[in-house]
Amino acid sequence: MRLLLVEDTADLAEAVAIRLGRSGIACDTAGSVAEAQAHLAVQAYDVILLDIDLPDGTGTGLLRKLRAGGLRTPVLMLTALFSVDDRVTALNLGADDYLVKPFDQRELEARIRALYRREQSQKGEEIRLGVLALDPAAQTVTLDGAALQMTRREMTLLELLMRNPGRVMSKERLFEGLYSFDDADVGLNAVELYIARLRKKLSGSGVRIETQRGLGYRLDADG
Amino acid sequence: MRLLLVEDTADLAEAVAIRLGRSGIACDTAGSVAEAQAHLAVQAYDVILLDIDLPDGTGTGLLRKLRAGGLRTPVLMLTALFSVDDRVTALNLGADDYLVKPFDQRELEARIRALYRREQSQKGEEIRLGVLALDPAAQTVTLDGAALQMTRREMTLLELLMRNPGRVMSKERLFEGLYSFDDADVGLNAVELYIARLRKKLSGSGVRIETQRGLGYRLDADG
DNA sequence: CAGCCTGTGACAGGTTAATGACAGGTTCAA
DNA sequence: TTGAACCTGTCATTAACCTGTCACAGGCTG
Repeated sequence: MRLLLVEDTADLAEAVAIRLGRSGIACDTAGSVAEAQAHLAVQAYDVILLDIDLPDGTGTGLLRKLRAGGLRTPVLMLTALFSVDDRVTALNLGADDYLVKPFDQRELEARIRALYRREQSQKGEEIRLGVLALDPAAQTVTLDGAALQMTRREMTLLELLMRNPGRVMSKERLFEGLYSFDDADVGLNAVELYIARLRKKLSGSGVRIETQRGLGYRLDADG
Repeated sequence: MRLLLVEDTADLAEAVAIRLGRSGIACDTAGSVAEAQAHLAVQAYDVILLDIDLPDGTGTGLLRKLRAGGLRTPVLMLTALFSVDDRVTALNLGADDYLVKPFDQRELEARIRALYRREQSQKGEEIRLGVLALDPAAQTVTLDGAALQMTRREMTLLELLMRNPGRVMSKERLFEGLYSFDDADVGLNAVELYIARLRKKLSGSGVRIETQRGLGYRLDADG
């Protein structure tokens, strides 16, 4: 899951990001409306955490703009003071949930997962390609019924590829799906590495990852 | 199993929660419709116990809303006075069962387990995996006929795993089934601990718990 | 043929999980 | 009420292994 945290209190933002990161949620942070928009222009997110008080505007203002622009990503509002009016406004503008500071980290995480679950539950279950099947809910990959052992990163990469079979995925695109901005120091070579590891595990599966030199990779079924 | 108890009589709620907790059912309580909705927005439950008389509305009203919203979780209605009309209304609204106060705690628990079992669509009482069998009603585990001694938490964890054999269950997911909000201070490490204890008891049983580093745990039968 | 892109083995570092020891709490019986 | 047995969860230590970098080989492109 990839999440954008818009919050100008650096301490709080960092604490939340670390905590969520530990739970396997890739978390990018923005300290202002402008920064948030910059991130949103470049990166797709599964959930957005939005503080109301921001140095260069309000979270509600940003939310209105985003919804007006057709963005449907679930938004969870955060704020120190939440009057009934604020709350009604926020929900009317298209916020999906809200949380009053100070909040319990565990509750925050639970709500994030609830939003994510709701979003994901609309998506289908198993992804198949030939005899290869990936079940995102069960986090399992089977090859003709036999289980394949995958690590977290391998699973994420394979899911990305299987959701776009036959289509060329650029190395940068795959990288974005695998890493958050905090992992900015990770080299693009890491993608190549995981492609290699996946190929090894998929060898003889009737599914192969083709290299499109200079363009990216494409997942194909034999035949 | 994770359960939501919606009941405004604090004494009763606490008594039931403690009793159920002792049986390995993680029980959150809500004293009002609003509180119940807050919990439901955040946490998935296996069963809901719903009192009819609540300070800010009625249980039937809440039930109607929940069903209208597409929630299919089994609901057991509780009430002091249950006229035939109430009963018919409740069942028509999508309640799965009802119980008239004062009720026997054992009967309550039996009905909860019945609803849960039905939800899990387990035909027989028993869940089997290889030579390992778990009887949720009797709360017993047998290995090739020989009884295995399990503690409350071990039993709950094993049941969670046995109901999802071959699926990777994240540590967080297991934690949710094992602990209620009241146990918020318990560390995730506790799950690891019980996995270790289960493994010890299951050694040589032909059933093993595989670790998927970074993803969770998976119960598998040898072979 | 030169230059760049990609593949891959090996390795170091860091994170995650396993586990033994321990303390507090609960249960149960006397 | 006391004590014993046992269940629970924390902590700290150790082990496992996932991750990503590096380096170099090989191949594609122009």
